[in-house]
Amino acid sequence: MTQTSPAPLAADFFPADCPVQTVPVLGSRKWAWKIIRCLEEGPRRFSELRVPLAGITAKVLVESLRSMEQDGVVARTEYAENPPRVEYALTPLGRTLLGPMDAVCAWSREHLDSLLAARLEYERDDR
Amino acid sequence: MTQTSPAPLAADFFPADCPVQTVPVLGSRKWAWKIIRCLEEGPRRFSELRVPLAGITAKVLVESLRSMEQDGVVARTEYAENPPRVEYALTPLGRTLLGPMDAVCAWSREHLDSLLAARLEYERDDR
DNA sequence: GGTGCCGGTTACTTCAACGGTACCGACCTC
DNA sequence: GAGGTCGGTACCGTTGAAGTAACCGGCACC
Repeated sequence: MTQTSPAPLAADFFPADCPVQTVPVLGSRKWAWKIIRCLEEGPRRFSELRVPLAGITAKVLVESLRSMEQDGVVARTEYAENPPRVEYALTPLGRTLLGPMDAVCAWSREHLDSLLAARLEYERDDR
Repeated sequence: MTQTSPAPLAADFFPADCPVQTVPVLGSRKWAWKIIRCLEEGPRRFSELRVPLAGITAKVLVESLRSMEQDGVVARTEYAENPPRVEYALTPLGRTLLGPMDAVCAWSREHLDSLLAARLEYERDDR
């Protein structure tokens, strides 16, 4: 019962369905956030997406788009024209991601310097 | 110049120092968010953290804490007592992460169902 | 009929995070 | 001196995202 210690943490501190548990889409997919940004203004074609996503390979872009499609944040529309045209767009669900994304981006804009500085200092001190 | 297409995306759409570029800490570290939540109310000891983070091994917890320490979001304090005591706490920088984290958690709470439903539907349709 | 574009696919490799097990050093108690 | 607690480290294996490179079918243009 010291005043410095908060209440102890229980083993079930995180419920089984805790949202932070499965933070989906966002984590693990390196390109997902950028892709969402690229689709923010409207549908884009496959090769159109490759321009701003400099360095991405077709394979990784396809994989990322497929998994985002699977998660329901991106919709794929195929047009039987020629040359073949395929458009990717944000779904309504995908659009709801823009809010949290902005929050994280704002954080990053604001604090990235501190973070990088901390890394440098850590190297100096403890290496 | 069709009305369906937004302006084209330039190759330098993402500036080199784009915050989304290096979304640090948050991405890639599976346990980071949970650890931050555990430290929200105050400093915690190493073994105290292992309770709510059910299933984490000492090794992974150490790795995660080290990398978060390196990023300046967590501070490690060693007390020369016995048995040895080590406390981990959020730094002021670490605390600024709680805002964006809440935004993402709120999104997850609100839309996780839709996302999981989308996954099921994707399996049904395209498999 | 050869070339190129579009939107991919396939196979192979690399790499970092995660996971499992074992063990360690200091200090304590029995 | 045997065993326990605390906060780790060392070694090794697995997994999944990402990168590299080659190729493909359909159509248009020359």
